[in-house]
Amino acid sequence: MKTREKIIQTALDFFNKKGYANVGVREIARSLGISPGNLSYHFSKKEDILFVLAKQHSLTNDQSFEDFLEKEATLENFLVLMMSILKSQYLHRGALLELSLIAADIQTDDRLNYTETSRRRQATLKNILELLATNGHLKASASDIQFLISFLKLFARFSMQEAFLLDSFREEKEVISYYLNMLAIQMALFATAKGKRSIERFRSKYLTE
Amino acid sequence: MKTREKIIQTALDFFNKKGYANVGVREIARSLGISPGNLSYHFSKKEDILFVLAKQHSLTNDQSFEDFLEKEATLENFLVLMMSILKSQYLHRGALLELSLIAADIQTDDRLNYTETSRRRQATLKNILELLATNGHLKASASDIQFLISFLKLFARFSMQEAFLLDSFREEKEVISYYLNMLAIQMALFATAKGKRSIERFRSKYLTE
DNA sequence: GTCTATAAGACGATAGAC
DNA sequence: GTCTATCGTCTTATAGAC
Repeated sequence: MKTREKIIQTALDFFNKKGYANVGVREIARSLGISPGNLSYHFSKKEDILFVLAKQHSLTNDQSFEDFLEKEATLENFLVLMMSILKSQYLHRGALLELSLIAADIQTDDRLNYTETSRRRQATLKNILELLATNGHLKASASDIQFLISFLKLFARFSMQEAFLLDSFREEKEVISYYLNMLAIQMALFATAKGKRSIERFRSKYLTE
Repeated sequence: MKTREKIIQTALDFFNKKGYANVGVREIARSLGISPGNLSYHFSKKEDILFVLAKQHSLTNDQSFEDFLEKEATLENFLVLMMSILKSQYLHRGALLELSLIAADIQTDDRLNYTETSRRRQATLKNILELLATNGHLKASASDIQFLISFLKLFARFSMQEAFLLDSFREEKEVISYYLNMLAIQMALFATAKGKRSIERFRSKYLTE
């Protein structure tokens, strides 16, 4: 693995374990057996590592959305999509948590076009929900869809942070199951009989112990 | 106002505006016209200011819960309770955001008994929802109530953070209305006809433009 | 690309005079 | 309670050898 890749990976490990603010660049360098100067060569600012990690997460999510759109628009596949997103959230939690704090800077920063990305995501989400409605999986009015979008935005952005905040000791699998179950219940409230069966298929595949 | 009080107030203003990590103790002192040493006399650690603010928020919430329990258990009053909580969240957002980050430390810290408080809150929430069910406002099974608790935990803890992160430009009133409307829709999904009327009363009193 | 060495500047925190 | 002065540590940046 290239040094640059190793820095990214090690930094994420430390951020997840100790929190961004409590990790020094010296510490990352020492743990890799390289000099701080060398780390500076690859990332002149500590914050730059953060943005690379956020970008990585964003690209992973793009891929998850693409994967969904290539398949049939069912609630089962939708839950698979959300599972991928939550897994990436979990993986990048130390970076995403910190990103919330420099929110003011983010919005005018061009390394991540943050507001544009979240606008795009919201439009994609709306398309997906409407697709699920036409496919007979959701019985949702326009205002129901608006509500679900509000819910999903909050859910996708913060559920892993809640897990990290309150129960940092829990295993990934346990955490993800908890939130996917919550999501399944919410979606079932707006699902048709066909949609409910699709949710049950997801449940039996991924949520059984 | 005493110096100590002025420090707390000014610190919160700065935290809300720039984020905890981007505010120095020197900056707070300068804006108050006192020396950094004097600020250190009142708060030996910057973190201590954070904990005072968090405690302030927690006590405000305690009061909101007490107020609710003295009134009739209706969905209208429940939404009023949540409105109070959201307002305090909004007021303390700069501090609460940062608190997420030192979560690991918090759990073993005795300045805030964090895990105990959240356990207590969850029990209170469960009681309230069960009260609403017996009062004929909610038609919710035991598992429905479990779901609502999961939702409300996430909602109460992170909705204001979402607002702060994505739309820091919006006014308090606008932000609160958006989330109260979202909450009203969620509760209506489990409400009886009587409960729905109670929600509508809340809506007409507080959510009209 | 990688290293050593080092300096600048900001920060939280502390010591001691008044 | 309030001040000035200072310490130690951190990020960031740069110069120059290999």
